[in-house]
Amino acid sequence: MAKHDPQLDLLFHALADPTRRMMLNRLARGPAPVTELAEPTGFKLPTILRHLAVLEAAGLVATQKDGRVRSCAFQPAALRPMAEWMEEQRRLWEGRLDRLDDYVTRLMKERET
Amino acid sequence: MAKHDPQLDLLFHALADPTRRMMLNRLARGPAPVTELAEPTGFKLPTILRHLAVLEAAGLVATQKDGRVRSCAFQPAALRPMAEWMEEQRRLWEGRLDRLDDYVTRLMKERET
DNA sequence: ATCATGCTTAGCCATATCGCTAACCAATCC
DNA sequence: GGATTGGTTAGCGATATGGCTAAGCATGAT
Repeated sequence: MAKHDPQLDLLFHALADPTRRMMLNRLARGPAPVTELAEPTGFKLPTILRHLAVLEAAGLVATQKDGRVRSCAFQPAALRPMAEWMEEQRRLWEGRLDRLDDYVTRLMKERET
Repeated sequence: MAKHDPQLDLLFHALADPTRRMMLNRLARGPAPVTELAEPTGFKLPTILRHLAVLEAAGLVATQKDGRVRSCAFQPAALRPMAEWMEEQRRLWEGRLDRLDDYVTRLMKERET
């Protein structure tokens, strides 16, 4: 368990914006150039480009230029740290229940004696 | 599929901060008063209180006052929308692979003729 | 060569975020 | 009552975020 994982900062922060989630949603269906990515959002290109930079920083999207077109591709593997974090919380939470369970068990044993 | 789910904004934003994740991590082990929550972070109470407000806004933590002590409790159910969002991306992504698969299959059939 | 297209960079503005201190309740405790 | 403890509110300063316009650059089409 990392004490302070900057990767998670980037990941969660990237996903905290509806525009960026919309872009990801589009990319999950397949690669797309920047312009096509921008179109449904109604925002101007520079704005979209900055969002794209955030997504890239989080590793969620990889891009490359073919001629003058930049193609963007979703990187599903980038979601893993998030899934792992969730799993850790679940483990802790259930650990808590287990301990509570132990406590109850102990209480009942004491009552039996 | 919601077009713009503000709940996800709150959720992801709440999780995008290491201090807030540390607080959640503590709470996943069981409820705690504000002061105990603040201690390991090294931050002052007002700061922690604001982080706590963000966690509450996201539904991740519920609090109540007993006397002068405010007890904070982790609300694991709040993570569900996030899990569902992840699941949706996965579905989209695998849908894409399926279509790619169809494409390959079609190509091979055409080659057979 | 010229023009249109697609992206890119620089920089502005408004707002939000994150830390703090200072001051202020409200419930114990002596 | 008076002090202490736990929390709360108000407000400040530095920085980050999210939108924009204007201008630049590189490639593809004519």
